[in-house]
Amino acid sequence: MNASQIEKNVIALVENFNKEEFVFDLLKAYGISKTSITRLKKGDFNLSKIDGEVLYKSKMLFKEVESGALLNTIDELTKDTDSLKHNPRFVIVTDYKTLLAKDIRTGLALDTPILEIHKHFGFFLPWAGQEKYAQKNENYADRKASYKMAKLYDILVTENPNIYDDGGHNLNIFLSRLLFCFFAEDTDIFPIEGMFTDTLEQHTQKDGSDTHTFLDRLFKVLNTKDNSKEAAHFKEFPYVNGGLFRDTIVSPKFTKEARKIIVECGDLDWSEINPDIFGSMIQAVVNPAYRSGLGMHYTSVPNIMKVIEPLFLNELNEEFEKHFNDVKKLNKLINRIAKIKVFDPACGSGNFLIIAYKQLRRLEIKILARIYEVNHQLNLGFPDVYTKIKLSQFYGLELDDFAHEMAILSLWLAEHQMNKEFVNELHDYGKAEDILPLKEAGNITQGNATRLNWEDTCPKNEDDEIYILGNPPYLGSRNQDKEQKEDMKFVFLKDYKSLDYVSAWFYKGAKYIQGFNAQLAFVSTNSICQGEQVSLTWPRILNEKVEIGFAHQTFKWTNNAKGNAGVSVVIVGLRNISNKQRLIYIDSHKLKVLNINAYLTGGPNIFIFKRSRPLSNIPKMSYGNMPLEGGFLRFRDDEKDKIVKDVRTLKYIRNVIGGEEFLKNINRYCFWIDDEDLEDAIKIPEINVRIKNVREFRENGGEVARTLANRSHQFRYRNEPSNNQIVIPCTSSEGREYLPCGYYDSSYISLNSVQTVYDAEPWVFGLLYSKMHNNWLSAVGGKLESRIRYSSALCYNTFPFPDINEKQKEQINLHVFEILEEREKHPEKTIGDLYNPDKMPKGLKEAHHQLDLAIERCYRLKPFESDTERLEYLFKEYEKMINKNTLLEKPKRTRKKKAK
DNA sequence: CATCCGACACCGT
DNA sequence: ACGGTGTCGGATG
Repeated sequence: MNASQIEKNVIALVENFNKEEFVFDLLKAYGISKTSITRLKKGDFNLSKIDGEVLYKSKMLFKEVESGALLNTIDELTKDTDSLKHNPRFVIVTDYKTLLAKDIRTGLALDTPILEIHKHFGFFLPWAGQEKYAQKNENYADRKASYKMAKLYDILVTENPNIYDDGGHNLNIFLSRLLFCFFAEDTDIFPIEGMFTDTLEQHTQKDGSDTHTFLDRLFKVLNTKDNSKEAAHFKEFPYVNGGLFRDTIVSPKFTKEARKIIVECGDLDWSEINPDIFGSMIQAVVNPAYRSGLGMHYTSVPNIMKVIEPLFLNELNEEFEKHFNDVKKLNKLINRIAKIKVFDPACGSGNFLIIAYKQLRRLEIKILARIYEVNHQLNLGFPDVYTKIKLSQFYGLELDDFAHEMAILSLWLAEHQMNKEFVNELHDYGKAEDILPLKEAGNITQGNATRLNWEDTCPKNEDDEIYILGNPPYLGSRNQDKEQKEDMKFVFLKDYKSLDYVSAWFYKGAKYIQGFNAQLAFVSTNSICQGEQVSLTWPRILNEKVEIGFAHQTFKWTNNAKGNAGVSVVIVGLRNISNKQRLIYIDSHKLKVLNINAYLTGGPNIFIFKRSRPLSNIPKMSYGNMPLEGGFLRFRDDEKDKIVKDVRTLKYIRNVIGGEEFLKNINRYCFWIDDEDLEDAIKIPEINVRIKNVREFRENGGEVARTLANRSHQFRYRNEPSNNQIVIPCTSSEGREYLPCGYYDSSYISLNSVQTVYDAEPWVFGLLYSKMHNNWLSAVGGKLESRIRYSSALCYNTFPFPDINEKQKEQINLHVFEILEEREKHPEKTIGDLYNPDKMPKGLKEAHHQLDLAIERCYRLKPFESDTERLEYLFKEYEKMINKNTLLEKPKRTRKKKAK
């Protein structure tokens, strides 16, 4: 069934609205078969046993509720894990006046009068298998406009070579004004529709020669209160002011082509523009580095909601429902909302601020409508009402000058849109002041958030209620430039060199909210809550007397931009230490916990620090050999065939084993040349050329590489076992139940994509393969996005393992042989395939299970019942061992320090 | 010397 | 375009 047919169906449903049949009619409208619906009605498809509830597998969870309980109910239902087991795509509640729905997959929410549901028919299209229908078209207008603006921008820059002499500020303001005019003429901010474009077209030369003088003059007119003496075609333009047209700038020169494009821009329908998204897109126009992605770093609305809702919106909504019948309290709530400050210290073109603004305005509308309803029932009058929410409650800080201009502009546009909505929704009494002349703007400052004192941007006054939010830049320690490193030094003073750039925002934010009625939540790379970053970053933040109030565990960054940023993110909410509930969001589920630690799990605050030696009595783990040779000393089968045609090469060829080679069963080789053989080896042309290539590569490389240029016939490191070696891939899929490890003989050279234990007894292999260890490394190890990242310092050297006797070791050895035997039964399968969770052979699974039991018996006799229990036990053991260890090591350490 | 990391990188479909 | 899944080299301790 196509979308337009569905729309017709939904319209028909509304026209013949039938309370009893509503939910079934709705499903029918989306093409769910009659028989399914009959069985659903009869009850054998309805998985819910509660009266008034319909739970339809993978489709929806529906509930009819009393007025006033809507929000609470949907909130409860969306975290009802029993129902969510059946994967309902939507949760729907209604009192048959209003309908609330939530898309569990995307997190999008719908709030509509039930008789207007046809206007939102697209929301439920996933039922009809039309997944991204709504999304695909979502930003069509924004994109079209952005592309046109990009064209205009390009031509203006080419024609005005000196345009960047002032750093581009003049041009930024110019573009911002132009955008305002396009928007204003299409949304009745200007008195006559299309008057900007029409006037420009009629009163400028076709060759573009006087377009800039026209615009200069028009901008002056827009900044003048009394234009009665102006020429007739300018007279009609209103006074805009608001700072937007205050300063005199010089418009760039136009060509014939440029004039044509500006007219084409004007002919687009700008009323469709979403200020929240458009700003980010248009920002990409002036930032060529982002051009191809067209706003790839803007935060999508669902993701912004993930920040805003737990930070303040949910609580305000609860207040509203709590005082649903109490006009006095409702008025109080409006006054509270009108005082809230929202501050984004990395606001870009303002999309968090705009969404926050819109959401607060919508809540105000809802409250006012309710107040009216109550007063109406009491036959009380209701005077005209204006919004109390002001743009000046919104604060932003942004480094990029153009983005900061866009943020100011977009907030005005959002205000205009919300004023319209306000008047529409509260049709009899909601009033809005004229948008012109523009009054106060958002408090958006241009500057470096790491350097500036945030209280200068967003002052803290007594009785203020402040929410800090945003999506600050992420940059791993090795990707920061010199200036950013200096920023980090400025913020942290010391031990800043390995921190992610985003941590500066958390740190400054924590200091800002400390002891004040303020909270914060940022979207951040998930890296800062994994691996070494946790113990480097969080102790100093959580020392600021703040706690993690809520958190979203890792989800993949997506928006509708073309080139999505490749990163996985978390959301971390910080607040002053309190007794309030703490929530962890995992996908669409909510989890109430007693504490949220820096790994964003519900355990106690624990920090696992890197160690260079094992905590337990287990052999040393080494890194594989890093080649650092640009790939010139290594080759695969196809190349090998050619190389060995010269039999002299055979002497210098060795097998290599890296992560991918191990997991995907790939043969790979390298030249392995001892110093004393070098003279002979370079007589072979193939080898000689490769060594030269390595030298060139290293000479052009970084500091370390350059020091290695003189031994370009060798890898950077040259470690080998005497007999055998265990290899563990440094990076591997998180989908497997066990992190695969391999046993290789000494003919193999390990690569730095594996960790190795040289000449280890089999029980070490068993220990690495155990569920205990796998649980540990998933909890405390680093990740690549969500991939498992095995490192000796975090996973192996920190692992608490009891001292075991020879008999126990022998026991474990047997289980290890069992596993190796099982693996050998499937020579056609790669290790990666063998450990694919869906395809793991039964025998192998059983062998692993037996090993797990043997390993766990080393810890205690009572078997472990769950992974949670295993982890809890391990953390306790870890603390015990660390305490014992520090007691023993203390004297040594002090001496060492003195020696320095 | 010895790393853990990446607003990633790349492959296969 | 997108899900699936791991390289490689270096600034830093």
